[in-house]
Amino acid sequence: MGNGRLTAREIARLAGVSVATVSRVSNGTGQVSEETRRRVLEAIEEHGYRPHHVGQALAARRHSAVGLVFPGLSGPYFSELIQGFESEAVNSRASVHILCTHLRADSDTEVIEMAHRVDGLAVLGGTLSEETLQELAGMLPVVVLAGEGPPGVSSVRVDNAASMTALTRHLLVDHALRRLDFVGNPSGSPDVSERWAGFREAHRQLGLPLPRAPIRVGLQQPDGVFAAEQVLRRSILPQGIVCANDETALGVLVGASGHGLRVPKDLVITGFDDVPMAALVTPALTTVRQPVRELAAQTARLLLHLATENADGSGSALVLPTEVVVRASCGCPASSTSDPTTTGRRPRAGLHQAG
Amino acid sequence: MGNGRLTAREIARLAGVSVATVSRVSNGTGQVSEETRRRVLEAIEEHGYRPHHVGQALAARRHSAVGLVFPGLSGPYFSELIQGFESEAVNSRASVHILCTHLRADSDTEVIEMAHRVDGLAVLGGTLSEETLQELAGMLPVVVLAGEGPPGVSSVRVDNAASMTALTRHLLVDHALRRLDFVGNPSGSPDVSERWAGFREAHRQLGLPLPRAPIRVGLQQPDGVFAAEQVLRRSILPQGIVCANDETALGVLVGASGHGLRVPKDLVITGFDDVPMAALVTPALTTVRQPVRELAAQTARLLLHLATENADGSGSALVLPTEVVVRASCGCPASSTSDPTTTGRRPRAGLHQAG
DNA sequence: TTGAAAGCGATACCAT
DNA sequence: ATGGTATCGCTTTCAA
Repeated sequence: MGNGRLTAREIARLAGVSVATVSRVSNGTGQVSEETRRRVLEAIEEHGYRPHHVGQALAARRHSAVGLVFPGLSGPYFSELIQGFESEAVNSRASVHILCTHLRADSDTEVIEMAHRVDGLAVLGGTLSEETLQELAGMLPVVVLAGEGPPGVSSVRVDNAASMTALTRHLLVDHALRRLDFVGNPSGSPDVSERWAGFREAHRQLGLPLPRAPIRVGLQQPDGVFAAEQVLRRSILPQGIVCANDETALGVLVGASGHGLRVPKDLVITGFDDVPMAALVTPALTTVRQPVRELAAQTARLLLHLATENADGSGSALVLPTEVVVRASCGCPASSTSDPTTTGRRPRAGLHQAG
Repeated sequence: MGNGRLTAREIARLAGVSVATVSRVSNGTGQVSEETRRRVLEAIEEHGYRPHHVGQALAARRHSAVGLVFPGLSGPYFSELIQGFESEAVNSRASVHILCTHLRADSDTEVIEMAHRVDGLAVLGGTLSEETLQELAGMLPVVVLAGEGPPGVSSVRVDNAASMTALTRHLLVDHALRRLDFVGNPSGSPDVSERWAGFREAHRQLGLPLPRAPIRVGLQQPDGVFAAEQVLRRSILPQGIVCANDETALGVLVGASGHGLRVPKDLVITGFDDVPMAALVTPALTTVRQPVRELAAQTARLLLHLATENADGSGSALVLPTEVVVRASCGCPASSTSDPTTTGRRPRAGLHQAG
């Protein structure tokens, strides 16, 4: 194990200069004569010197790292989130620490611990208590991702409610459906809570009786299968199932098909997210497109800005637009442009619903 | 922004002791009188002092952090991997840095950069070149996850080939199927490569003609849909499609069903991984169970061991067992124990195939 | 243009 | 039992 990491001092000795000059050369700061710079660079190249990050961090009193805190669920949504965040951070030469709270109550300690190792913290909405968020915000820049933080804490989220209201109205008005059930746990995350609110709002706007209580399940595909079984056991079957996200919708679709139901003839199903599979299943899923990757990237960008500029971005709230994507699972005729990749990524059809 | 992080020196002043004593108290090392300890602890509590991690790292010449490098794909597999790794690392009070290479060729620089910020590096098989791995291994402990590293580099992986051979034999012998196609890109990752090898090995063992070239697609569900379309356009249809993982298998299932094929009557489909959805689709997916979370946890454990003990674990290779899980998509009768959760997690039926 | 030296925050050795 | 101090690796004044 070649642990012979060499230090600036050694490079300095080898190049016959002082450590200060080595620092200047390796950072491109200050004035160094061409001749000296060449000598130092030579030594650096030859021995593969790279400044030790901890030394730099200590001197600069900054970590060049940001943290991402999330509950730790599976699925395309979280993978996209992590990747969007990571790629933006790497662009700014900051490294990314991750922490999965697993929704344990005692995760606060770990988060505080992490706060001591990074310059800024992105926290997924619904992961931490308001108090913990407040405490963190007192220590370092914090941005809430997909949710609203307490006052004074910045957030980046999407416009969940408006699109969900539009989607629900589409079902209630254009398809004249009644008896819609909502699948998802509103107390599980701000996203779901807002979607549930948008769902009810549509009923309210149209003067229709408010929907039944939501079917409170998780956000993964198996949860959707489970939800379908619950719904289909009920005495009064719904005409449509509005799901909190695409994954559960895909699960509901599997469950409903497994029970011999025809979608959308016997049952209408809608999702939220527009994951790649949404366009590829049969029938293709009517859903709401939200820019997950962009959401995460904007969060990283804002966080890095707050961390480096030491700017006071307190309470800035960025809301990204969402867009209803009408496909076949709501009862609309299948789109003519059946190229799955095109349809999947940039739907032509759709109530354009930019927020 | 209460950036008034206080230092050991300030606590020392407040408690009327030296920094050395503060260090002793906060670490529980050395001898401190009960009275002094109480005074120091009081000051620490009152001001919420926590030793600055960078200072500690510099003094201890260690980061208490490990890195995880992976290509950055979506899906349950990667989420499980990250979570398994993270939870084990957190248990050992090490934080986790992640790096998604996005399979870019120039990611080497970023990996080397990361190597300077952590005590050890876990690299997903197929993510980095042998040369880069060698270079890294010369700098710090490295463990290859789901793949074999170059000589001298430890690895943790599963027994891909044996189970894939067993599964393929099940199709060829027990179901007397011929004309099997393989979906997956063997040059994409060591996992797929080994599964492809196991697939061919079964043919060889039985003296059957070797299978057609694999349908080289990615590992995500949409790739499976795409693969299905490719296969179904061919003049000679296969009797069965053996997929490199469950996600593509689920995609193939969607694609095949969309084209009106009945699985398993018209076409047999198998997967690999035993993700939760595998047991829940109709027909339930015959697959191979691999302990992804455990794989990641063992990797973290080994890595932390190498990093802390400074042990020479060069070339230790841990291979976790896999297990064929027979369900309905291969043509076997649907399992009697139809409780999806039970069937999904701990299948009763199955050619037990521990490596 | 360059070097000497003072930190940055914590640890650990060596005195006392 | 406690305190002074060198040290970790780097950056950044301040002088020369």
